[in-house]
Amino acid sequence: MLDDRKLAVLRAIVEDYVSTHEPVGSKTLVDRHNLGVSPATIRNDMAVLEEQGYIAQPHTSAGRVPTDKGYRLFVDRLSTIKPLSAAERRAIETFLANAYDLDDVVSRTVRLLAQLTRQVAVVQYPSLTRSSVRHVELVPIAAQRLLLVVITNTGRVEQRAIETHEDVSDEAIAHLRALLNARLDGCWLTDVPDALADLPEQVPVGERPLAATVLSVLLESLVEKHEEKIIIGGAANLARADLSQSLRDVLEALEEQVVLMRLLGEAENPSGLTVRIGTENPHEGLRTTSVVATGYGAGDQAVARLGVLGPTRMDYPGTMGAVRAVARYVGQILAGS
Amino acid sequence: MLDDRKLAVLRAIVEDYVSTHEPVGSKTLVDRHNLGVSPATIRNDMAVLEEQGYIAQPHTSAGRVPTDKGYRLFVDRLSTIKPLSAAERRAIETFLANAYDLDDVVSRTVRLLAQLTRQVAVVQYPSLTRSSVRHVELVPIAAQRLLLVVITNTGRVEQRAIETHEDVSDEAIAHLRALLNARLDGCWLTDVPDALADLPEQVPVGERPLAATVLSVLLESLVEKHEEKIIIGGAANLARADLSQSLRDVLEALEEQVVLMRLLGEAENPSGLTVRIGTENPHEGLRTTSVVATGYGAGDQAVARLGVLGPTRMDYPGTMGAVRAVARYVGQILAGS
DNA sequence: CTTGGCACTCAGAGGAGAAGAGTGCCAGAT
DNA sequence: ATCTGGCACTCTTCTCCTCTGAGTGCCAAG
Repeated sequence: MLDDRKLAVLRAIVEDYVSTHEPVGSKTLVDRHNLGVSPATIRNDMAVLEEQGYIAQPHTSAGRVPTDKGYRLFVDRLSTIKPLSAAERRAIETFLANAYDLDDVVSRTVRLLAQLTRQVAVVQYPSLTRSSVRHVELVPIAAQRLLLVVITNTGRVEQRAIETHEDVSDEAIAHLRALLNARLDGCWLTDVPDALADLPEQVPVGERPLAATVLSVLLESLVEKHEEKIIIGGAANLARADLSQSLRDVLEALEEQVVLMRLLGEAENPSGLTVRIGTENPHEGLRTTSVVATGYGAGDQAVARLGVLGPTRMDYPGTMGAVRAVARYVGQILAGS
Repeated sequence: MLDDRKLAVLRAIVEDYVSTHEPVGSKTLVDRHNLGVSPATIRNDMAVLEEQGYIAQPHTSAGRVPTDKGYRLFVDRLSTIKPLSAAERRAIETFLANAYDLDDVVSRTVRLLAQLTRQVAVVQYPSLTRSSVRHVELVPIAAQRLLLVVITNTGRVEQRAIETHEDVSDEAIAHLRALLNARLDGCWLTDVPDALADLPEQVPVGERPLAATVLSVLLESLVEKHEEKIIIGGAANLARADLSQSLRDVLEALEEQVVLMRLLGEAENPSGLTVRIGTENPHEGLRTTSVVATGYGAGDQAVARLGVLGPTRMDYPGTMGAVRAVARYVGQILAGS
């Protein structure tokens, strides 16, 4: 249906359009790439490509521009992910290795991605739902006031204040703390409710109100509210991308956590690269942008996702390479710490 | 030097320009405000105002536009802060009251400010340097690994992992924890170094390496690294403000923590409103924007700052009212929790 | 000090024309 | 069958022009 040369033409159009930002015509195409045929031939090929919906003309007497469908074909069949240079890899490695806690890892990652791709970077905090409990701490911080701290194996620390509404003895707290740790150490967060279902019955009657309160806060903060935190960076790169019209829509979309979540996407292939092009995106205001995302995590278990967002007219091979590389290194850092 | 009517004219120019976004001429001015004199008179006044640098013409045959100096005079002498409506105040109150931890308070505040002013909101996390210690906790989370948690009176929780490089007994930890709490409870963070100067000598010889390690981490995380965290919101409002040219510069500036810090400013009058207009800003890319900021904190002690950033052509009275009101309510929430 | 009148300036809108890029198609060459 | 050169055609875009109107500055009179 599409012979090799037509595919080559499509590839050339995408590459040229990405680098020049201007509709590309048959003549400039043969000038820049040595396709070995004349402009007229290319024109015939282009007519076919247009008929099939891979390219389009902004107006009659202009060159061609890839459509979303064209980019899709390009990404799926005509391009290979471009590995980073050794220098870039070293830079990533040392930059991330200097992070000293989870917040810092994430914030460095987002800056790194934005700089590397010169686009908007989006990084999701390591999810709680796929983490396990490393330690639970219960600390009195004032009369009738406790602090509950949960540390996960992904380095995330979750804390919540608890009002007890009655004085609580230090022994009761110590007892409960020991009990919680015994039950939860190494436990997947998703299994916490089951592991603690019978907790109230396991404590002396006098401590039951306390246990109940702590339990409800614990479940609420870890399970129900699995508020997936996301941060973005490099928004200034949007201005460079002259999306002009829709810039405002894009900025608005980027401020909504929910939209961002959906953007990064429930990965079909959890740890593989996902590319969403233009209208494939789930959000209205992002019809002219593409998202390149992937999962990352300690070891091979993906615990969260990260990616970049840019104009559909982006350098897909390079972007994909950068996203993949950053995800790998972050994974290593998380596994190591 | 400037009589009452000239001031009235300046005020009218500022108000009209802010609401219409267009240079204002002498005729439209007398039409809209009843100044009781003819356009020709106004023109004479305008000529004087222009000579003194309060207004300017974009080009010869256009109306006048306030200069930074003009806005400055307007803010200082010609306007009064506009209080919020009762409905708005109620909305703020309930919205903030539903926050359940410090992160949530801050994130709600930033959204609130952005929505209320329809500009970019900037909120600094309650600073550590002006807080006092409420509780210190030391928790073993693995062999040779401790977690140090410090809770401050502003609700901020700071945590750091500590590598001990040797096994440590539970008694040693408990001892150190008790000692730290005894020494630091209620202590201003800035006084922590003094309060702990002689710590190593106060513990048994066997525990000194541990004490030294913990001490260094503690000092580092609380004092030296007083990394002032800042979050922003409502960036989409920038697109509405058609700063066109400089939009990219502004977005870039907003991504640099350091710039943001300087923006919020070392307040001359710590808890009062600060207004920085156009070129008064310390940053290159923000020549066409103004910043309205104020301190906030639990009680009357300002612990951090918040504010908004928008085009110099902004509604100063309204913005100042909103910023002041939000700062007050946040202060109340912090004091109450 | 204020006012009406008047000449002057200049940005911006609108239109006409020329230039140029690129296309589609056709007939001939390979 | 496929490719190629030629050619007419279509639009956008740039430039140049004029015209309009808002707004000014100045002046002489109230």
